[in-house]
Amino acid sequence: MTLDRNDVLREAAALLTRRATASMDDIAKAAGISRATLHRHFAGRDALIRALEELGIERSEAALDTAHIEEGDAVEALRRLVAALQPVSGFLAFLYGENQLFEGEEVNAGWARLDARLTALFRRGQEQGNFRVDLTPVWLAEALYGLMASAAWGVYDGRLAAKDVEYMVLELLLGGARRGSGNA
Amino acid sequence: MTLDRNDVLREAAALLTRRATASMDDIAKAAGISRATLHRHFAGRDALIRALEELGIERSEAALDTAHIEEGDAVEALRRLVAALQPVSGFLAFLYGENQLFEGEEVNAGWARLDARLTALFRRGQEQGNFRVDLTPVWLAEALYGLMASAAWGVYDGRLAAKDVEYMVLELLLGGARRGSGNA
Amino acid sequence: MTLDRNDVLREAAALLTRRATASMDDIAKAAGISRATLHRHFAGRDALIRALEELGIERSEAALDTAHIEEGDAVEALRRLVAALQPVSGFLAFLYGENQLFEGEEVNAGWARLDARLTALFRRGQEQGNFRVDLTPVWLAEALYGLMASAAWGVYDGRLAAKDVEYMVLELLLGGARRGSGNA
Amino acid sequence: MTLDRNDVLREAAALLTRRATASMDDIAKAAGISRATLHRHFAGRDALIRALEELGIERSEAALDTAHIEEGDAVEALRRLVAALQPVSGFLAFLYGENQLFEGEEVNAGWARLDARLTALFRRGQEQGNFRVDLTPVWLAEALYGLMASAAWGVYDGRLAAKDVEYMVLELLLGGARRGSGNA
DNA sequence: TATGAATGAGTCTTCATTCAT
DNA sequence: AATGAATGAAGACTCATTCAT
Repeated sequence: MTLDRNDVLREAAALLTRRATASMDDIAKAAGISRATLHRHFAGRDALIRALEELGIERSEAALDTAHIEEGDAVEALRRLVAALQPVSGFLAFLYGENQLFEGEEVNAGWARLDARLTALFRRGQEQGNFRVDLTPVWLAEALYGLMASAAWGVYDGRLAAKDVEYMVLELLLGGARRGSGNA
Repeated sequence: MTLDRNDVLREAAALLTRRATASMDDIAKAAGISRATLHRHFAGRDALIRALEELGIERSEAALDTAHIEEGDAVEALRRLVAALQPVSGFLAFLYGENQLFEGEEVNAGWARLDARLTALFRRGQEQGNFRVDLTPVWLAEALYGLMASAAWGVYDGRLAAKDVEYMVLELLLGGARRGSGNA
Repeated sequence: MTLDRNDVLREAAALLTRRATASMDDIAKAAGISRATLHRHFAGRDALIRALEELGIERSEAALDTAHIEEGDAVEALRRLVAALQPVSGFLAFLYGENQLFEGEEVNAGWARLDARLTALFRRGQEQGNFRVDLTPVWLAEALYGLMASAAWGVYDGRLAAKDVEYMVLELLLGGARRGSGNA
Repeated sequence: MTLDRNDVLREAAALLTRRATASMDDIAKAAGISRATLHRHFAGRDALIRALEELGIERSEAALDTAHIEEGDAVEALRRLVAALQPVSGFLAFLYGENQLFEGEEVNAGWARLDARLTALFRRGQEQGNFRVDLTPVWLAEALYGLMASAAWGVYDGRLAAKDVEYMVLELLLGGARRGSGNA
């Protein structure tokens, strides 16, 4: 059984999300191949990281597309979005951890694109009168990432069932923890 | 002016939160001391990380104590808690991002203690009829960490003002994003 | 031409025997490989020293076997032994000088085995009436090591010819320096 | 209780004889003082080693003087010498270990002086007809060092009683291990 | 294509030494 | 005089990468 590029990336994301200092050797072992073979797949560590970012961005944008977040009621769009993002949450957690910027670094263009679309979704919701206006769209987008990442980590660590992620994230994000604010 | 152990830890946390791969040299420079002196304070990189975890846990527990989270109305207790945790949010972000958990009994016991108290808070809120019962206490505790960390990162990156953290986290956590679910 | 583990060990022994404080870099250079490769062969300095001990013990035991020290006249056995040990004397000198003994069971067991066989040889000689009984077998074994090491150092430093080692050690050990006590 | 320079040197010799790579910290601890104080006694590591050599040479030369090795029957002189050297055997073992020269290094002048006097003693014994001529004076001197060092190590390690050293070294050196070659 | 072996570059750690107290 | 604190220099070790097979 030969692993292809994307299989390797998935393993790498899973490992790097949990341990940012993992070595190429660790990654190779996690993927079940030798270090040298890992280097045949990716020119170097930087290239691997960049490929991870690209794949993560690509999958995430695909999820936004699938969910048609620019269309219809913003609340319904958010529902569709969380559902579509859930299978990508591993990559999303990696991207979110990666994108804590060090002073002077530039924001990844793809990430900025994602950010813009998400922020726009929440802004649209506010304009439609469906989302509170005292919580900024930027913060809501940040919170969406944070909750998706939290959920992904919770699943990794066995504190949360994968099947519950969608409901838990969406309900908390939309309605909060207080009684009477939920779906019901 | 001589930096003591905790001053060094504060600098280390600030740096490592933003860049998990920072070298011992980077950390020493950030703290304004030599690498050798850093090694005099902490036996090695692992020991430094361990000390960071311990200090973070200590500060977090102190915040839970200050907020008297075991007393009174759970919603009010949560308000006090978020306020008390906010100054510690830098440490929290580091600890939460640092998924490479050490095996040390003391540290794990500390995490478990924090977790138990937070989970108990949300459970109490459910029993008091103030918190939704369809979102598990474990998930709510996880979400609290995640949102605090997201907020801390947002502040580091300049996407969020420090003075807004408390309100943003608390309101989202309690009431969610949907209109009509908030404080008002 | 690729050096294998034992080639590296031989070079390391030759160097460390003469200069116990030689660095890993010195040893690597002496063996004609890079430091990194040296570390691939041996997990660290301790592991290298340990391997040296193990090889030295192995070679020494092989010499005792070759010399059949448990058989026949003890004096003749000692003659055969010194002859068989001479090619190993470089290792012996290193091992004997390296007083920082490691705790490893295997190594200690090896030393104890060597010691027991040598001591038994001298005891047998005493019982056969060929060796003096006022010099203890333990001391005679110790002296044999010491004289072999002295001879090896003398050869390294050019004070003694390699071809004379066997005769010098054996004659001194058997007959001492006083006239009339020798072979003749 | 304050240790003076020579007390420190004695501890240093005992430690360095057994472990050539001992650090200044190890030495300071063995002497029961702080590193900084050790540096007050000796300008640096090299100075410490040189002081050790000097003290060892001085004590050894004093022993040769006390034993009047240049006078009378060589066998009797050797007896007196071994007796006089025994209390210094710790230093002698250190010197012997230290003086395994690396290619290109110069022989310590004091050591050369010792060597010359010892070699002369054995040569005189040969000329007097008391020592065998088939064992070179250089080798006999080397063997004397080696046996003294062996005995010192044996005492350190508890394999040999200090009170037996003189007899064991002298009898082996003079008469060898073979029956009928000894004193009796 | 896949991999064990090799290594230059860089990080981690320790050492000998100095200095302020 | 003695020592805890600090550090530049040096040694030990690891990493990402290359290459021969």
